[in-house]
Amino acid sequence: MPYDPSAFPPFAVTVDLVVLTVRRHALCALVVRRGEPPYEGKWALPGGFVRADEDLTSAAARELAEETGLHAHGTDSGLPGAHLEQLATYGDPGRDPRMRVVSVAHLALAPDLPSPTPGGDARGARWAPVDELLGVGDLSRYADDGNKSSLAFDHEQILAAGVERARSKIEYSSLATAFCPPEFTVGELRRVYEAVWGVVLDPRNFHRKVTGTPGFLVPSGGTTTRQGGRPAQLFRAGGATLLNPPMLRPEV
Amino acid sequence: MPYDPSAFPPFAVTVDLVVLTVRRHALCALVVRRGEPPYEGKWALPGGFVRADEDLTSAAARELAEETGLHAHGTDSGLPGAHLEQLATYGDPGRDPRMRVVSVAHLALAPDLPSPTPGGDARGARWAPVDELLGVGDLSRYADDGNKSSLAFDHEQILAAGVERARSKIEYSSLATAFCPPEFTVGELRRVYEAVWGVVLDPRNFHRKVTGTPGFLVPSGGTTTRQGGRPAQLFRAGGATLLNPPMLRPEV
DNA sequence: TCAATAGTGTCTCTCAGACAGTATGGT
DNA sequence: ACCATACTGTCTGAGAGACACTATTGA
Repeated sequence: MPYDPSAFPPFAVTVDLVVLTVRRHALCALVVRRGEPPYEGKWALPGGFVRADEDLTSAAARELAEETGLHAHGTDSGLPGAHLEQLATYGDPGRDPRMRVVSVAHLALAPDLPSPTPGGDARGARWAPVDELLGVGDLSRYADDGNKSSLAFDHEQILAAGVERARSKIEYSSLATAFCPPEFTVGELRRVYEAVWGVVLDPRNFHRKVTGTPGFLVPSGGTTTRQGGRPAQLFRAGGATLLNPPMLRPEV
Repeated sequence: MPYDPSAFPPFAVTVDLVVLTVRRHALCALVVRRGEPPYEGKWALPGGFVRADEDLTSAAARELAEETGLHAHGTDSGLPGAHLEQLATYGDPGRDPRMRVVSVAHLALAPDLPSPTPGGDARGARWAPVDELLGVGDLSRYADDGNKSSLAFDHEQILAAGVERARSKIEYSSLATAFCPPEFTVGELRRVYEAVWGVVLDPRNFHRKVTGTPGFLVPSGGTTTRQGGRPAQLFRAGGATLLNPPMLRPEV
């Protein structure tokens, strides 16, 4: 088959975002309420069209900034940053009933934001616990329209992929620090791991592990007592991106 | 921004394939020679347009079958199978000088084929060692056209991503068996790891490790002497997909 | 004083790497 | 005989899990 650029089928290309954060000991994702059909009134992942002159990463970063006010790391600005990476691409015919849409899903990891959803447009937006969105152990959420999902389109599948990526990636990389503010304690970092994995970790072994892994954490000098109890040392993320040896997720 | 399906910019969507195999102790990728501009005469990854009624995985499986005669696992047929998974999506404006093309790259892992490139169309196709294509340690491959790559478009970047995915994935999954024929020996599996990672492994520790990992290998009963020396037991791939504990890549 | 969290030390078991030694085929 | 490869066993050191113990704050 010759490569004939004039005879291609028409596609729309969008980016969808799985934006994760840790709020009140739970892993949460950003969802927006749809204001028009199809799936009007349902919750969906934020996203939008890729513009004609824009690469995929830029489109995802732009959508992230529009929805949350966060800027992707690498985007130079004094604003709060988030980790952003490409996740996977979804392009089944019929995933959007209106036309053929190929969506390049991205994963963003953000620290807990002071205000729930600053910026963003007028649509309703909220942080929802992923366990709720993915219906963990919930068999009574079958809607009337036959869509068993609590999210529009194939967004539940995309969210599940993003959550699984985050869960596995904090094992062998220092990405868990992307959920933390610039300065954080070992205990706060442990609570991130516990929320993302849904487990409880031994504080003493965890402390030995993360402080002993070279390049993971660097002490910033200060201490804090915001958790109560003995004041804890404050750390920043170190330069290491890949952890060796990795953090081990229990009960595998 | 309202979601207006009638106002989308025009995109073409293609699939590109990183097809890897192990031949004569080297990790090799399938490349085809371009018969038309741009990059006429250069080597490129196989690929093609996604059809209007076809999902992305089907398009990749179709291209794989057209180019190699291999069928993706899951595609029911008596034909030789290969592992196929989505890799990443490349959509920079200008990556194709003719128009805006978004390419969903896929990774395929195949056993060494008896005939170099059965099936496929009339264009030249070959298995090339990835070290050669990626120009490891080669600074003299700067072409006249300013493209420092030995491959067309951004295919060197895509190939590098595919190779890195394969290298890391055989650590924690049983995917290395996708490079082997249905029955294989521990020594043949070890040579796969050595070729993909570019290292030498201790045969005794490797044997202990793979035979001790539950679900990785199941003995098929037979033995073979095709490598010379004492006859070796033949194995098939076991049911396990995730290896626990993982194989460890030396010199990390 | 007690409760809560931070941080250190110690023991044990698993497992990876190094490598000796035995088994069994081909030439 | 000799070589090549397959396979088994043993030692050692690194590190994870379990958990006792001490340190330092606020209520």
